[in-house]
Amino acid sequence: MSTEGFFEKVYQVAMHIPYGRVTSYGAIANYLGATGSARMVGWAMNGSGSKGVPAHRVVNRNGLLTGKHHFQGTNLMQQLLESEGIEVVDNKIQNFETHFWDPNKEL
DNA sequence: GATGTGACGTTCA
DNA sequence: GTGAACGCCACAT
Repeated sequence: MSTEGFFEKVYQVAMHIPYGRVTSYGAIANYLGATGSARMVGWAMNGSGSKGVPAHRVVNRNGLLTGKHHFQGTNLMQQLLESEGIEVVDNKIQNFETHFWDPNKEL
């Protein structure tokens, strides 16, 4: 527990996101006990690429692909979400609540 | 040891 | 209803 960094927890949760589902930074932060510090969850994603974490399934509370800039700087993030059956328009997830996955609830 | 930063979230004006 | 500012905690320098 304590030996593992906060990032490792974020990676684990993010990797547990089921296919075709998405979650928010705040939801993960809340699951880790860092409620209100959703900023670090996104920051933790800085190393997500090294962990193989599907960061594209993690979006902000509005279902907006805020972090898409950190991928390849293109619509790759949106492309991946659409590939999973998630409707994305203008970097915004449609029916976000329908695709929302809460680690506290389902994990 | 202290300061700055950050892919958010919430609240106030 | 829209816009802006503040607060949060952990990691990096």
